[in-house]
Amino acid sequence: MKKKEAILKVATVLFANKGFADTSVQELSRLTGAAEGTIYYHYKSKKYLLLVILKKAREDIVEQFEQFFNGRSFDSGMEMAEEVVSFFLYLAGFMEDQFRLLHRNFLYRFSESNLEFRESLEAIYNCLVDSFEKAILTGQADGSIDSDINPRKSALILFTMADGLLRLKNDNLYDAGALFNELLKSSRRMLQAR
Amino acid sequence: MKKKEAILKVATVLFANKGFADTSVQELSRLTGAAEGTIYYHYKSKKYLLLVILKKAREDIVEQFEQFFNGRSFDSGMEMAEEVVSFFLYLAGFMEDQFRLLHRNFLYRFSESNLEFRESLEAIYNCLVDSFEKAILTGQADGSIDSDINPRKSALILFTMADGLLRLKNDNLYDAGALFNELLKSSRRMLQAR
DNA sequence: CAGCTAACTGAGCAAGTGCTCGGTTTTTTT
DNA sequence: AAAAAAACCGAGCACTTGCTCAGTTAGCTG
Repeated sequence: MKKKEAILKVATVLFANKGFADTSVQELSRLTGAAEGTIYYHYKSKKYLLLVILKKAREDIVEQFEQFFNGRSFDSGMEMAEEVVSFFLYLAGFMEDQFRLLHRNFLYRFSESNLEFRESLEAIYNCLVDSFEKAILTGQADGSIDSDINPRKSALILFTMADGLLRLKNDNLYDAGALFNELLKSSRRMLQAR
Repeated sequence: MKKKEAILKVATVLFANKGFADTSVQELSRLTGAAEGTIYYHYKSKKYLLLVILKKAREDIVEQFEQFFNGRSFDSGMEMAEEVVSFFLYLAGFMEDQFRLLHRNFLYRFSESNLEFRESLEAIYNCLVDSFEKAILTGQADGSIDSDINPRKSALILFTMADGLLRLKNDNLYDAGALFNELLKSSRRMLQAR
């Protein structure tokens, strides 16, 4: 079972950082020490290997967020929202390759014609946006977040703000760390009850 | 000069929608009616063709924003900020393929080793973020936007919000139109003087 | 008209691709 | 120890790729 895991790990890194088309099975073989035949013994095709990786990412991300909500309590919905933003960014560093993979275009092209890709992607996005929404709803209930905003839509916008930061960093356009405080501040201003 | 243009146009669509590696020169030849040799007569390599496309996108986008600022006047910086957001999203629809191209990962990989790619990309991002920043600075001068926020950093966040909306749409994850009003509302809340 | 250049052609090449398959090694079961 | 099953191997196949080049066509100038 050693090589099967190694293939999955190395493929995650390569797909996330080099892309799908630009990663050859030959290279995968070289870097894992497993023969090409071995790769196809464990994973019926290159695309299926990607699918397994995506499903693993889904499991891991969902699990991490479950643990986050179970192991922490919050003074207010607003604080919860800030913590969710922070945790999202922390997780993106902790599971760097898996999050970077989610930014690759080929996933969305595959998901147009393949239901399993689509489902896994949607599950991940729902998990993320749901987390932001949960915080907003909590805040609206306790009065720390403006009741006049739409929870789902604002959650989506909050998500794109945090995810956009990641992209700036991953694309080498801007150092995300320098924007972290400004992001929290903006989120607060955006949600604040008044 | 007819084929040279056709090649550029079709390649823009294909690179933007199928990706670089997944677009073959053979396909480009078929769709343009130009022989493969002709493509290489006008553009020395596939990668160079992409570079020409990127430079064209840069010119077009910069020009469009110049026209926008020259042809319009604003009652306040806050209104200007809202108009910039709107114009950005309008332009992304008007120049759909060129904007979609900017979301493709391969550009950022190329820009790591190729200065010309890097420069063009930076010029485009600077143009976009500068536009947001200009509005914020105007608003801080006339009192419609809070003077307590950092103009450049807030411009970056504003940009990621708008750009994130585009991505949700392009990746078929969410209908951007449904979020447009919420985006404007969030921007206002974020910038508002109080 | 000839002469010249720019635009265009497509067969062909070397290199690389995802994947198969007959066979060997390792591990597990009896 | 023998048998069965699981893991692993890598040469080889059919196919695609970006790109070249010797040659043809079209457009312009004198």
